[in-house]
Amino acid sequence: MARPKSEDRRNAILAATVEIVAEQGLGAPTAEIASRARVPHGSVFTYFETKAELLNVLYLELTSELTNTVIAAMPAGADTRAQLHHLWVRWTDWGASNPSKRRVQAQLNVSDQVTELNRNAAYEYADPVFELIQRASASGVLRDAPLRYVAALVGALATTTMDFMIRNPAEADEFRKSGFEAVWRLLT
Amino acid sequence: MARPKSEDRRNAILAATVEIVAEQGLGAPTAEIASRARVPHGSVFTYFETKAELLNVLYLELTSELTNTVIAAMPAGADTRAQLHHLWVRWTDWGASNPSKRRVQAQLNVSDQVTELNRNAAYEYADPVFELIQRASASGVLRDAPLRYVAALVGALATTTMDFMIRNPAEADEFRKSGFEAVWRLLT
Amino acid sequence: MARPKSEDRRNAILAATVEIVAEQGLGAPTAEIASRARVPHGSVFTYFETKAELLNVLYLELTSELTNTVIAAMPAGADTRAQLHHLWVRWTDWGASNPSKRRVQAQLNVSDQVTELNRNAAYEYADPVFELIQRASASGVLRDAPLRYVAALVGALATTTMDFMIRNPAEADEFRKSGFEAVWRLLT
Amino acid sequence: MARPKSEDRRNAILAATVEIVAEQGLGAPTAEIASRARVPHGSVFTYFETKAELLNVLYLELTSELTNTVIAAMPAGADTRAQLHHLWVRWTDWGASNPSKRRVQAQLNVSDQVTELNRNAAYEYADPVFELIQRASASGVLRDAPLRYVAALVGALATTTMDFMIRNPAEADEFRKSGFEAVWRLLT
DNA sequence: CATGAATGAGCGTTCATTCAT
DNA sequence: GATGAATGAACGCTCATTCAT
Repeated sequence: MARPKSEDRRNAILAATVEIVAEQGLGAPTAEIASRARVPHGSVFTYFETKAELLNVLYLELTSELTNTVIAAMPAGADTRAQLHHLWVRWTDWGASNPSKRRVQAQLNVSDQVTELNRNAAYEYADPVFELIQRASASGVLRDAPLRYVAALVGALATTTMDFMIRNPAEADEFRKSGFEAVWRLLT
Repeated sequence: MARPKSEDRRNAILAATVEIVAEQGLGAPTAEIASRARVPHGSVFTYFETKAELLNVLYLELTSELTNTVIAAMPAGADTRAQLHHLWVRWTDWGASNPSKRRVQAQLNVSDQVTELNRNAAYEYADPVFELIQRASASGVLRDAPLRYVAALVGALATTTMDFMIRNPAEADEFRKSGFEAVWRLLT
Repeated sequence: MARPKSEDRRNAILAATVEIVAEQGLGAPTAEIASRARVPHGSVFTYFETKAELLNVLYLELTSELTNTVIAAMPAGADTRAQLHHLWVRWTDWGASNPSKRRVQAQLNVSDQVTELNRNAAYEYADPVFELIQRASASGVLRDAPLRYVAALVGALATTTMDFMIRNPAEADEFRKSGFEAVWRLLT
Repeated sequence: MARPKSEDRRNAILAATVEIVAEQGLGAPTAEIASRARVPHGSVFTYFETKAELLNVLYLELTSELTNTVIAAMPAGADTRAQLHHLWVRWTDWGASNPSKRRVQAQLNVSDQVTELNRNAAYEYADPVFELIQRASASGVLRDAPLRYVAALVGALATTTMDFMIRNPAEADEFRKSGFEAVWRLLT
């Protein structure tokens, strides 16, 4: 192979996209993304066929990063509450400490540029999270509701909490804590 | 009269904006909005100074319509649970029966075109809703959390529920019902 | 109507297209066409939806202009030879005195940007020319060949002749004359 | 050896160019040509300095192939009519059985990418053809017209005939035959 | 020489906004 | 005020050519 595609360049483009889209929304010009990534404009399109594809890859990257973060170091033997707490802390902290990624994720979640296919892929990848939520809600008020719905509710609480943590860093701990009480109560 | 312009045209533009933005996102061209409203392109700008203003007005219109809907016919003497149930049913039904408006609202909520000023105005207008939520949560797990946060959590559950109702019309009733159990549990 | 579209502007764009395409080929940038027409780039697209449409309109304009020219002042009562001579002189002179148009026509004739629909429309418009050619060839070698073919042969001789007239202005008369002898012989 | 590069690759590129240009016109991307030729994009430029050169080489290749075809197996002792008939059949058959090559040739003939130098070279290479045409027309209507012009007229009839043969394969024989009658008549 | 990523000027087209009618 | 043409900066994407590997 001549010059192999550089993983670094690819990542630089993705990272720049996060920054620029967080600042300017999904309408942000690819040229600006390129310049933030210190890469010629054309290179964006050697790594991603279209802007839409770039956004889709970013969506996948962001969701899988979040899923990985949330599951990493999960205390295997612990009880469900401890595990859910782990999940919650990791989840909200990821958002709180990555406000740009969080903003971008919020935009992508309502964008029709992200394909249904990729949304499903993200769901599947998040399977372990679903499994934990199922365990936690197995005997609660929502025991009969579809798991996807229950998980979506938990997700909604998580993103809401993150957003408050981001906007009020001084009280981040309290929000994280209150949030967990709320989720736990909701599920059980 | 302060506004010699036609109220009808203005409304036609707003209604068309809902449709077009629901279909194409916030990047939808004003020309297309005009044509959907059966109004000349230029008129959009005699009723709204800029596209951003149009979007802001729409944001306000949508949020106030929702607040009005949710409060209308509120059973004055009923107990808190009954009132919250009323709120919940109206809220989720509004979304379920106005999927375009719901979609647009979701877009506007993450758009930086909507000014902080207008977001606050919407909050203030929703005050009666806040008051009810406060009452409902007064002795629950979230009793010490900031009201805005609690309300945001409730809002997050509501929009999540709507979206499931929209996507699964056959099970809309179940989602509405499960959702209410969840909110009630979360608050109390 | 607000400001009506200006026929002048439209014609300026078409005329500029002839010049620029004659100089640079069909790949000529629309921006350059606009600037030659002393019109903003965007205006090209208020008069023609796409570059392809501009080219198609030009094709039609050129072919119909040629047909009109060729038929104008046709001596109605004259014999077939005189009429064909009239046709031939007009035809080749049109090309010889409009070398840019001739060049552009040559490009458009082999371009797949021109739709089959428009090619057929041009044929139909040229019907009177066909009729004359038919009369001329009615008892010649090609009496049994399809008229379209015969006409195409005549057209091929005409364009070839024009091109020699353009490239050798000093001998233009001779080429026109020899050409006519050739066509007459070919048809009769 | 003067050319250590692979003759095969070179030919593959030329053949691919014929196909792709026939399909997409002269604006066809070199990258696509390369991929059709199953050759890396860069190789196109090790075999041909620029796209323009590739096109010029192709022009020469096509014209010389045609000249060779037309002259091959020419019945040396036969009379002029028989020889011209041989020429005509070979010529039109070449086009009819190589529609892509014919299409590309048509494009190249009107393209300003092909240099005047190469056009002249093609003419010179076609000298034997000219010689035959001269003989055939020596005592006809065009006896005093410049040979180049006469030959161009014959060429125009040939390409027109080919195009009809290509578009109407069922009547190809008739067109070839009528065409010959026409040329013969025109020349003599 | 082979390969294919890198490059950036350039393209056709869009669009919010202005303004002549 | 109503209308829709005018405007030109901006956009996503392409592509011939170069050159690191």
